[in-house]
Amino acid sequence: MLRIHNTLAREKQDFTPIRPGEVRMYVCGMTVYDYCHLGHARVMVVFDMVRRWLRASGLRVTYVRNITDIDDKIIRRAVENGESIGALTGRFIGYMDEDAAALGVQKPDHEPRATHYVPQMQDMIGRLEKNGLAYRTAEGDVNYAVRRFPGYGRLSGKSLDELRAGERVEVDTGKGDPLDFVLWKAAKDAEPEEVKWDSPWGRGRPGWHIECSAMGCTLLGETFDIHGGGQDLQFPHHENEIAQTEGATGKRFVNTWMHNGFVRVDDEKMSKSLGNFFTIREILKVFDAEVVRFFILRAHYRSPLNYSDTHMNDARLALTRLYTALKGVPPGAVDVDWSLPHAQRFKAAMDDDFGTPEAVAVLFEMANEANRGNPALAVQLRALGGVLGLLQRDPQEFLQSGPAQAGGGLSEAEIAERIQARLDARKAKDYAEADRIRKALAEAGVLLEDGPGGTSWRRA
RNA sequence: GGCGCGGUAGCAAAGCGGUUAUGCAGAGGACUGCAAAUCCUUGUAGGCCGGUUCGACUCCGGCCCGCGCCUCCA
Repeated sequence: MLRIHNTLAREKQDFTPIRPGEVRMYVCGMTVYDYCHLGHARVMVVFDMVRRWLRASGLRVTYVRNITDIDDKIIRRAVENGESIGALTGRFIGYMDEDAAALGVQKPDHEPRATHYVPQMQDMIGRLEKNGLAYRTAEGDVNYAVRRFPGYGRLSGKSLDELRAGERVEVDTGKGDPLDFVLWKAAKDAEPEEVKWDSPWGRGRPGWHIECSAMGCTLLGETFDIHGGGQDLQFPHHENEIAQTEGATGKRFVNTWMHNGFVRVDDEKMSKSLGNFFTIREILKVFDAEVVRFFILRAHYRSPLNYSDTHMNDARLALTRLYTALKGVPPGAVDVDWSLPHAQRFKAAMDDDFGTPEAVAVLFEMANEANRGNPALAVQLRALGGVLGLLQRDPQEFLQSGPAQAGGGLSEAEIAERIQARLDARKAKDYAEADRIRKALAEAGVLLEDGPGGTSWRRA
């Protein structure tokens, strides 16, 4: 039985899909005006893992991850760059797709873009207005009246008074309550025509929160199973999504809310506002993409994840051990044998709120047993790794791959040449020369391993 | 100020009321021409103070420290 930590309940709960055998899941994705950073990588990888595990559990999954392609920051950036919104967002969607693919993240079933769902958002705002939950301001905006929605604050565990809005931020005038948020923004003259839509409330554009409510309902129905995102979206974004959707439909919006922990740098949250973020592309110049995925998955999704070169290197070494155990395993996909004790422990770990750290620990125990002379276990190790989206490459390819600067610029042909020279020296019992060659290669980041089948090499 | 999360061995990171987590690093040994990889052996970790219990890292309370949210942010 799968158990999931539900933010709404603040505890792990048995997970029962609304429709038997089927899971509908929505995750808040990227705002596309810049490159994805490691924090985005974590969301993508974590929920990719969740989706894979649900599938491995025999469930049919419909996975939606939205793309926010209209908001203040996008407009500002496009104006700065002197390009259209569409050109800017299109470009960064392309980069995002590349990053996701590198990290082994499978395409969601739907990747709705906010700009394609404006009519649905308007429809929902209309319903909110009809239900007495929305009001117009003097500026022509439409706001949500938070005080009129009884459950407001349930997800973040705060009462309206506790939130004490205005303490850290100046309150917009025209709001009935400081926590009221905008559903529809009236167009401003300075804004590009591209961001102006006709509506019953005049020309304008949607507020940020409404897109997820509208797209979620359109693609997954008014009530669905899982909604996820980064911890920072819990309040106010997800709180507002609940208020909007339930305020419009009168039905429960989402059963299970999942929030992944932050990536940190030097024990501080990695964020755009702090400017201490690393983009995925930067990291991939130095570390293998699978190492990044492994680094993310070896921590629990709700824990903070501290990024540093040392930790990444640690992860790289650990993954190397796994791939080393896979050497000699014939290629080809193999089904997991769930009757195996290891597989059962893996499953128990995953069923307990996606316990990837423990599941990974099982992988290492399998590597150990495989190394002790149980090649069948190595085959299962790879199969189980595949459930997490890991260990599917040719071991030699992984072991010989490395950062561009590794290898001291030596090509594979040059390496092979030197290995042969060393073999000749060894044959002539000129061990001093053989060791000299090996040392030189080691200094270039290439390690040699003499085995029964000859000499193989890998990157340090 | 309000709300919430966490403090585990050199580093990273889990589960668990009593039995080896796991990985990296370290020490010793096997193997090897020497190495590497691998295997074997090896670490009396659980912020502090109380309480519950036959027994607590694991439950309860207090304290200290760190972090997050309360504002755009994954």
